[in-house]
Amino acid sequence: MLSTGLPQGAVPKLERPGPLRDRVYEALLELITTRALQPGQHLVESELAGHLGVSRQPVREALQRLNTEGWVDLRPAQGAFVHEPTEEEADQLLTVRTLLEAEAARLAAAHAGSPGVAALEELCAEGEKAVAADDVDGAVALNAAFHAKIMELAGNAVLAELAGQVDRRVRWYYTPVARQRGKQSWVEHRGLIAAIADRDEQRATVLMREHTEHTRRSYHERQRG
Amino acid sequence: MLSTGLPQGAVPKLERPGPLRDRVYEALLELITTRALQPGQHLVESELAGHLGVSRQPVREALQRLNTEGWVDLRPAQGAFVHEPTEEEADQLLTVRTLLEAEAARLAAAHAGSPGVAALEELCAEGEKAVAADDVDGAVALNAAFHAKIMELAGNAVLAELAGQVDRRVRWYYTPVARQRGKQSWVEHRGLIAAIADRDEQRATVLMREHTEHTRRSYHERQRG
DNA sequence: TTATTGTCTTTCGTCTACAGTCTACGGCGC
DNA sequence: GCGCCGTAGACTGTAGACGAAAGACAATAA
Repeated sequence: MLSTGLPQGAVPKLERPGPLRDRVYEALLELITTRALQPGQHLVESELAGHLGVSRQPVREALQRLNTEGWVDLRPAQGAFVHEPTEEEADQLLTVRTLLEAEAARLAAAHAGSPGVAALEELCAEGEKAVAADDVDGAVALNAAFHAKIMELAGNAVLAELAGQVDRRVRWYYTPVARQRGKQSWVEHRGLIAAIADRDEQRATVLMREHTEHTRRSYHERQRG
Repeated sequence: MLSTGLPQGAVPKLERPGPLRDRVYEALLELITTRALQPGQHLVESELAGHLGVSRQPVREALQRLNTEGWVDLRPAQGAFVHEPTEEEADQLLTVRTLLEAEAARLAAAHAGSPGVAALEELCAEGEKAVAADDVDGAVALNAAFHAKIMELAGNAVLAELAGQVDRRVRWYYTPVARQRGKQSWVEHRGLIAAIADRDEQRATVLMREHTEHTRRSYHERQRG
C-alpha cells in the first residue's frame, strides 16, 4: 500500500499525451464530421502531416483506421478520399442502427436498475432543456449521450462497439437535418425510459424501433422537402 | 474503342500483388485463426517483419487494423498481443451474431429470387456432402459460405460488413467444437431455405434466430462437457 | 483536328535510422 | 535473507529519405 498519504483521486496521472496516431485520428474525425473536410476530398498525407505538425507516419496510421471504419476510402497508390455517402448506404446504415438500438433497449430493460433509470431521466431532462433553448449542437450531443447510456446499461460491450461506430456515422449524415426532429424525439425518449423502468423488454424494443424508424423517415423526407 | 482484337475477358489483368500491408494482414489473420499464434502471445514487430520478409512498416499497419477489428490488443509502448477471448465476450458476440443473421434472413426472404434460392440449395447440398465425408474444415467453410450467401441476398452492404467480422470471430472461438453440431445444422439450413423461397420473412427470422441460438447453446455446453 | 505518345510532376509505398519508454536483472544497503 | 535502487537491454513510437506508380499535359504525327 502506498504510504505517501496522497489523495488517490487527485494524482494528476502524469498526463502523457498518448500515442500520436490516436490524436491524429481524433483530429481528422473531427474535421470530417464537422464538414471541414468535405466528402470526396483528396487527403494528401504530407499536407495533413504539415498542417498537424507531425510526420507522415502517424497520419498514415490514422487514415488506415479511418478506412476500416468507413470514413475514408483508401484507393491503392492514389491515397485517401473522404467517403461520399450515398442514399442507399445511409438507408442501410439506418436499418442496422434500428436493429442494434432496439436490441440494446431490450437488454437495458432486462438489466437496468434504478440508478440507471435515474441517469437516463437526468439526460432526458437536460436534452429537453437544450431543445427549449434552441441549442441544436447541445441537443445532438445529449441525444448521443442518451443512446450511449442505454448501450452501457445493456451491458454488451461488443454491441456497444458496433453501435458506437454506426451511430457516429448516422449522426454524420443526419446532423444537417437534426433540427426538424427536436422535440418529438425527447417525448419518445420518455416513453422508452418508462418501459425500461418497468423492465418491459417487449415494449422497450418496440419503442426504440419506432423511435429510430421515425428518425429514418425524417431523413428521407428531408430529400423532398 | 480498342481495335486490337483482344478478347476482353481473357486479358489476365496483370495480377499485381496489391498493397503489402493487406497481404501481411491476411497472413497474420490466417496465423491467428489457425492458432499458429496463440491467444496472449506477444507479437514482436521486428520478428514478424523478418519472418515475412518485409520491413516493420507494413507489419505495423496490419497490426493496427487487426487491433481495430478486435483480433489483437495493442498496449501502448509495449506492443501487440493476440486477443484472449473471454467467456463473456464470446457470449456477447454470439448475441450480436444472432441479431445480424436473423435480420439478414428476413431481408433475404424479402428480396431473394429463384436464382438466389438455387444457389443456397447448391451450397446446402455440398455442405451435407462434406459432413457425410467427415470433412470438418470443408463443412465449416461451406457453412460460412452459406451464411455469406444469405448476407449477399439480403442486399445490405453495411449489415454484411459487420456480420462478416462478427462471424469470423465467432468461428475462431467456435471451430474447436464445430464437429458436434455437424448434421443438425444443415437440416436447419434446409428449413431456412424453404422459408426464404416462400418469402416468409417472419418464419425466416425465427428459424435463423433459433439456428444461431442452437449454436450458442452448443458452445456453452462444450464448457461443461 | 484528333489521337497517340513521351515526359514530367505529384503522391504513395516501403525502408532505414534515432529517440523515448518499459521490463528485467543484478548489486547494494538494511 | 529481504527489499530497494540503478543499470542495461529490448521494443515501440516517430521522423526522414528513397524508389515507384499513377495522372496530367504538351508535343507530334496521321
